[in-house]
Amino acid sequence: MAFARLAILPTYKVVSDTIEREILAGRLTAGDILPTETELADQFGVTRHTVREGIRILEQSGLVRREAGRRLYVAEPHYGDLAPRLSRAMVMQRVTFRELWEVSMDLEPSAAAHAAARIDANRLALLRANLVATEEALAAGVSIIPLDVAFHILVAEAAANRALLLAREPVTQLFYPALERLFTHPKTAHLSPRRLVDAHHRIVEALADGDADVAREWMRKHIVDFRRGYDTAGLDLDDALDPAAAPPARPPARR
Amino acid sequence: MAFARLAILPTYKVVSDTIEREILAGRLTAGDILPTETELADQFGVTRHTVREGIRILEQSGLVRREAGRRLYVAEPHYGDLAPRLSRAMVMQRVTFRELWEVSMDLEPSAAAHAAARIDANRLALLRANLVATEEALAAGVSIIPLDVAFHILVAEAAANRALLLAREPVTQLFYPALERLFTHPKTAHLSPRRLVDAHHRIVEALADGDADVAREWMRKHIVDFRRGYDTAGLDLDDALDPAAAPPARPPARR
DNA sequence: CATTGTTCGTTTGTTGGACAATTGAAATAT
DNA sequence: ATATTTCAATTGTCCAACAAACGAACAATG
Repeated sequence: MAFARLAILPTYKVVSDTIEREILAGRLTAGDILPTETELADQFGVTRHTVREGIRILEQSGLVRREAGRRLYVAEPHYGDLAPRLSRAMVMQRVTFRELWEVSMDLEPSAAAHAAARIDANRLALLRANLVATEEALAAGVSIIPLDVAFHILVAEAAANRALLLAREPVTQLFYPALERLFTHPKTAHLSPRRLVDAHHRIVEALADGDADVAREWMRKHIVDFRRGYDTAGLDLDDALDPAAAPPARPPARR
Repeated sequence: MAFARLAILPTYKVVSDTIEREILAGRLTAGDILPTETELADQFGVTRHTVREGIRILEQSGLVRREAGRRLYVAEPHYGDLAPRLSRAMVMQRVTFRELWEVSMDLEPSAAAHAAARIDANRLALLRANLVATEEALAAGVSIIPLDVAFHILVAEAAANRALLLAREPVTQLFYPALERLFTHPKTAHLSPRRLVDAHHRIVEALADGDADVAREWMRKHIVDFRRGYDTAGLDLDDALDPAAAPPARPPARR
């Protein structure tokens, strides 16, 4: 007979797995304060340093959180915690604009359609405010890309689908910054962002009307335009993205 | 006037950020061996413990890897490393079957369509083998869900879009296991998985023919069927998923 | 009375040094 | 040349200590 390979894990990994299991099983729930590092070390029968290494792992998956120097508590992992890592993974794998565009073509129109059915007055107001701000940025001649990113996030959030939000987030983080290059590119200097803003207006109107089909269709045209701009600029769809596009991990809250 | 919050980071975080920056900037590339912990500690002017905590963070994002007890090297983060964490995040946020289904309705048909244009002979052979295995499982009366999951992954890989692959992976990891409940549910016992297998056959044929429209359409029907089954079983689309569905992080390679 | 300073116990962040276990490679024996 | 035995290098873990930051409670200040 033969024995299977023994799964020998370093102690710090066992520590993180053990705590993780308690959280996933629901015996520890969001907001619960964990024991202090010293207590954990005593309970597990290991050194505090080993516990600390385990904690570092848990923090990375967003299962626990600590606000600088304070006690550790259980948290619900938020997609925003994980999306930057995904974006970096894509950059390192030299994902192309075409790949991002294809996914956006699937998810963004769909998000708009769902949003039409589910949007509330509050978020609609935020979208209208975004339109105003975009018009102002346009008039002032500053970049509208950040506002464009915000627009698409608002629409996606209005779709009330967290799986969708999570799926599109890392794509968005790379997709829209890639457009910055577009609007500052010499060959597209003549291209007015007017068309982009008009599409946004149409989409918001459709959302306000609750018209899913129109919302979907305008979003589709809007995403198609991005690709068209890319072509017009003479950029190669199949070039890898600029590594500088990788978003920085946001600093932890510190209050 | 008001001052901005000071960005004071713990040393271990500075360590991980610094190494990360070198990797992202391309000054360290995949396969490079990092200095030993002691050397890093000397170079940074901190203790080895502090370096180790920083390393734990980098390992989690997949940027560096270490095979148990050996030197640290730079790695390309693979989506497989990150997807489980995303799945867990969704479970903890009590994502519903409806949300997963909506995203699948967007991504799976699209993946099939792209695959029709890009699939190679090798992967087509794998898909055919999957069909055979599924028929056998069906005849033997064992669960076909694992094979179903494998089928959809093969199709998605054939689409040659890593952003798509990354976006759908965490959804898939939860979606298909949820179907296990379906086929073992008393109310759907009469439902034959025959329909599922037929759809798979149609899709593979369409891929072999390079017919994107047919591939997309059959995949669409296939995903619609899942929802229909869910309704038939009398399960509530808007119930949170079973927490037990959260996939375990796979143990690290250890050779 | 609101703000500022003081003190104190608790907890995290970081350091130092130590050692067993494992690994990779060099040196030795067969 | 191949197998075996050292041996130095490196990781994983431990123990002990202290500085820094925080929370709270309370005194002092204007």
